[in-house]
Amino acid sequence: MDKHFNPAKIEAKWYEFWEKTGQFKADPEQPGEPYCIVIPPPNVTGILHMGHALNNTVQDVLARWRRMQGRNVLWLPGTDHAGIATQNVVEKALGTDGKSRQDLGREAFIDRVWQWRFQYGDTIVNQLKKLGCSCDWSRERFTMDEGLSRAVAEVFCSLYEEDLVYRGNYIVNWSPRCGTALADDESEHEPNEGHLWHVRYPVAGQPDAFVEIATTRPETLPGDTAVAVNPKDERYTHLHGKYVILPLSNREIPVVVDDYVERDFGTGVVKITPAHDPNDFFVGQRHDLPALNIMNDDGTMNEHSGYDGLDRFECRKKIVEDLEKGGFIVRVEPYTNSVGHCYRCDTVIEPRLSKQWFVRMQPLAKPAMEAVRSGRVKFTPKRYENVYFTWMENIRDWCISRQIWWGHRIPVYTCTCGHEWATPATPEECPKCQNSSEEISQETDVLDTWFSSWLWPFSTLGWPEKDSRDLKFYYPTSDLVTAPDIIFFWVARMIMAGCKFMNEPPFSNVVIHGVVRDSEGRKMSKSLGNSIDPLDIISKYSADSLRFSLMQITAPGVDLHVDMGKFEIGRNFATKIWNAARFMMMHAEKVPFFDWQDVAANGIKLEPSILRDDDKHILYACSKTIETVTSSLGKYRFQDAALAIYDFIWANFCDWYLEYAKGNLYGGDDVRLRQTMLILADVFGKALRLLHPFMPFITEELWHAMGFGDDEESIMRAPWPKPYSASQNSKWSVSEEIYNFVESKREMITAGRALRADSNLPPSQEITFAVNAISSKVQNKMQEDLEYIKKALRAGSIEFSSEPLSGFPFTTCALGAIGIPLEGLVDVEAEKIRISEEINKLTGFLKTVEAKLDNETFLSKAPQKIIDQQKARREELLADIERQKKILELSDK
RNA sequence: GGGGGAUUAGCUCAGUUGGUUAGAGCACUUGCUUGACAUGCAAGGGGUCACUGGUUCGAGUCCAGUAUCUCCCA
Repeated sequence: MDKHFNPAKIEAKWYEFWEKTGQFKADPEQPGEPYCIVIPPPNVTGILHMGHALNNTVQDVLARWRRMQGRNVLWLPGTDHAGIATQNVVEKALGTDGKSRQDLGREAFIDRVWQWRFQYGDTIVNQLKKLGCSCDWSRERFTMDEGLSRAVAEVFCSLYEEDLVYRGNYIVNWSPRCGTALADDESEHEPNEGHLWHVRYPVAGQPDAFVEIATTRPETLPGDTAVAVNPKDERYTHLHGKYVILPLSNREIPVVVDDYVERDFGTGVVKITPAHDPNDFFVGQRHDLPALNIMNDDGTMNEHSGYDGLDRFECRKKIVEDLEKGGFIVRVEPYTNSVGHCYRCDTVIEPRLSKQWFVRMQPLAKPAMEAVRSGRVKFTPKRYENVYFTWMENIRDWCISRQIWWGHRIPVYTCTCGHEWATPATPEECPKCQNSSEEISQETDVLDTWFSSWLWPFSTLGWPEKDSRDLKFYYPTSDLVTAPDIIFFWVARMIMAGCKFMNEPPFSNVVIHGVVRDSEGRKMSKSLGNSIDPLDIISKYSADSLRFSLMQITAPGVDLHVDMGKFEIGRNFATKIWNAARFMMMHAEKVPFFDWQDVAANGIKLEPSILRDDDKHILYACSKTIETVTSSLGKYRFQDAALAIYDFIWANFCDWYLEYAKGNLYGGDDVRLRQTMLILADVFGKALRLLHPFMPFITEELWHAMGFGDDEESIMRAPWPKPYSASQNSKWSVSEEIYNFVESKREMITAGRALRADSNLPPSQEITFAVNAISSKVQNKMQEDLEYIKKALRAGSIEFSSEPLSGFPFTTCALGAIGIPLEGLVDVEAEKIRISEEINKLTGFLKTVEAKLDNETFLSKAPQKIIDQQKARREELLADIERQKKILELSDK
């Protein structure tokens, strides 16, 4: 075996092995309680970024853990068709040939997108495999698949029948670049440094009278159909019922009175442009104002504007110029407001009046809220439930139509006879007048991609096929793992769809993890150039390192700050494990017929009479670690689980137990050698299994290399470790007491090492240590382990003394004092100062303890347990101080 | 403007129901070719837990306010 773990050699090998032997494949006919995760489908255009790496590592940890626990696990993968994004990619490619999608026509263009999908659409899927994801690829789904498309059509038609979808003239977020409407949450608000123009509108019939309005968007002025004031604003009471003259167009428009107007904003008079501002749209509805559309759908002005063909931002300049010429501009001030941007192409959103399809959300939201309120769906961390409720309570209808070609075309048909209906299948004739299909035309818009994603947890399992085995067995799914930014887009809507169409919410737990950021806390993005490519990390450090490092630094719902250095944690850990394994294998060779597989399968039988405290300590610590890792995973506390296993393997197993075990491994006593190997193998085998969900590749490699399992078996199907049983512990006299004793012994060894370092004695020099144990029992116990203690201290000998130590450097710890008795080694004066300082410190602590114990209310109100603790502490401190004082006296002699 | 979160060692973060002297990793200092590992071993320095009040016998932990940062919504 190499000195360093070489991941490149084994990752592909094991992934292929897992796939070939069907380890990921779920089967509802097999035993085990179902455990199902559906992947948040990445865009088919996507490439793996750190967010995906985190998201999918979390899912894989859960899937692998549950599989080892014996659950019947399905992790269902797939991608979504990302309507706008994918269409943009293909259009861009066409553009390099100087063509547009219109040149190709709808059908040919969609063919082109499918071609693209088959050629490039598996990129992210292959990258997920590199990460080690244990998805059941035989069930991979795509939102444009036949089955999922059927689900979309069924759902649309059923909502249509129930009057839960409707078509309406409505103000929507329009992306002029993408040429489509967007849902509210696809419009991202960003601060925009603009201006506030104060413009005078003459009052009709009153020469020289003006009102002054303030606007950030003068280009919409030709579309004004009113100005508005707040009813309570006394400055403008005289204008109620009057008309003003719109500059440039010279149209008369009314002054309306509406609560929406903020008196403190600008001048307290606002222009109302119902066709180009969402708020104005509602004002317009309330006051029955006409909506005058002055723009084309590509963001240029139209013939109603008086600036026909001019781009909206050019027009802004031109209108300001014209207003200035006409003397209408009063003043201009800089102003920063929040402006919506297209989440796909980042162009400024243009609110636009158009015919769109909507889903009525309120009836769907009610049961979905109830599902969370009743605890049938739980969020981790819980505070995200508030985010969910706030959004649900203020829910607005969902604009689901998109004016693009790539997506599920809305299954609504119109006959020349005027009849309109929705049906999942292409109609042969009009159900009303029996006209033939030539007379029937289908709606040209397609559906929002999220309209297919919200069905994901059941459409992927076979719905609307009612007797799908998968659906019956795996629905509702168990855990949904996602980032906080799509709680609205996706999670909330899935809950609504599940409640509506399955009568049951789609999952029990929503696990929200943080957003991956760079070391300065910025979101990773291509434009900032601060992205770290997970694939680079995998090739540089290994998939295991990437996974472990991410898990080790991720707290529930808290953002992660990532830099390259973080991945060394995982790499170094892998090397450490690798070497520990190498070491054990080397020694196992000395044991005749040593059977790793038997250890893993049947556990170990130990001879209690030769078990030592350090053996019992590692057995106890192993049980504790199993408990911690298991319970942490159950609470989605991945960091706690990762840290527990890291600390156990590195700090406990390698740093102390392996060092202790060397005595037995090199000692020449075959019985002891064999027993020590049994303990090493069992504990390490359990540790490998605990670690497997986090580091699947290296654990699989070692599982086989060491011989824990048959060639064709995988560690991922090995049972999840259990703590040693009560009867084993009692047989081996493993207890917390012995664990604590060994901890104290280690404390004393550390103190001894520190003394050596402080005294500048080279590690190679085998010096004598003196020990004054606090009791003869402790002394006896230490004598049992003397060889090991000597080795750990690199001591030539250890002298036990019944008298308190003095006259040379020493340290007091829980089991007694340890020192280095070398004449002339110590500067007596310096030592006296050190001891005095120690006494001062102890006295300080004693004071705080005594203050508590002297406090009547403390004694009457604090729990007895705490009081006893404090009393014990006082006794310890008093004894300690007494001892130190005695030493000080002795050194004075 | 409304809401959420954060503020603990130089850096990134733990600290679960309030209860000994607040932890880890990285970085730093010192020593070490220790019979698995220098991607390592051993030892060490470093914190008025953002600030101000309050509740409590007791506050990093609970409450209120202030400041700064951050996210979401409008």
